[in-house]
Amino acid sequence: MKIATWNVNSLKVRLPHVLDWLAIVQPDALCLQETKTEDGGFPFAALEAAGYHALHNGQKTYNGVAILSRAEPENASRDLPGFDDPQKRIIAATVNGVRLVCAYMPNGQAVGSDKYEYKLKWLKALTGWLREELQRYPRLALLGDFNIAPEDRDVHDPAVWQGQILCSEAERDALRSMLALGLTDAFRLFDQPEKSFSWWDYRMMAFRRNIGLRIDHILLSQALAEVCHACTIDKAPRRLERPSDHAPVIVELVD
DNA sequence: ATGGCTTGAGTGTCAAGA
Repeated sequence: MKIATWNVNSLKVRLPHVLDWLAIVQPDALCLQETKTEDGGFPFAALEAAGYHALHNGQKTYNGVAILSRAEPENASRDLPGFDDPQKRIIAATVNGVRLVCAYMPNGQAVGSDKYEYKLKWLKALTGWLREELQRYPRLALLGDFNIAPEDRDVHDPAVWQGQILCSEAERDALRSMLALGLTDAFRLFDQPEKSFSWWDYRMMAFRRNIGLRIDHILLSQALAEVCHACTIDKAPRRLERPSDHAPVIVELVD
């Protein structure tokens, strides 16, 4: 089973890239972030024609998450229970017996800002909910744009980013709390090239210079980590005309 | 490397991203 995550930075703009990518990579499921549309603007028909079911939790202009899957998704859920929030950042469903949690975690803007406080509260709420979800669904994968670079090796220039948003200790602590639930960063199960990143700024020719961060992740429960045999970042779509600033991350699980 | 893009909203120019 092949499952993936991709922050597309507007699904309306990126639909051709997504359809091409689905045809090439043939994932069993793809989690999307930043669809930036309500259901009315979501391309259900085009995705169905491509052979994918789609679940969407969207809103106008910002955020929005979706799960695409070849098999029919079951037991869909949206948002964080008990966390009152108009921002659409979570959708979950079971596909082929694997619980997929698709998350677009808050950016936080700047350490110490109101948005940073919201980010930390949101991460805490997610962690509490995940603890329960893991009881219900031992075969669970958390996929998405975490907006956290876990370690200095996930940052092109750690000195520049030291203590900054996406790299601050409180954010990294929040990620470690998630891992402490029994989740594993699939990317680090395997040897990887140095300076592997999943996001590059649109400015300053950052992609060509590989000035990036690894902030898109797939975390696996123990039952899934045991059967994971690959995790890769696919940089190919980032080279296209009008790309998303993020690249897809893919894991392969033995059936 | 403090924005040199990109998007959505909406028609002039801003908010937000990371």
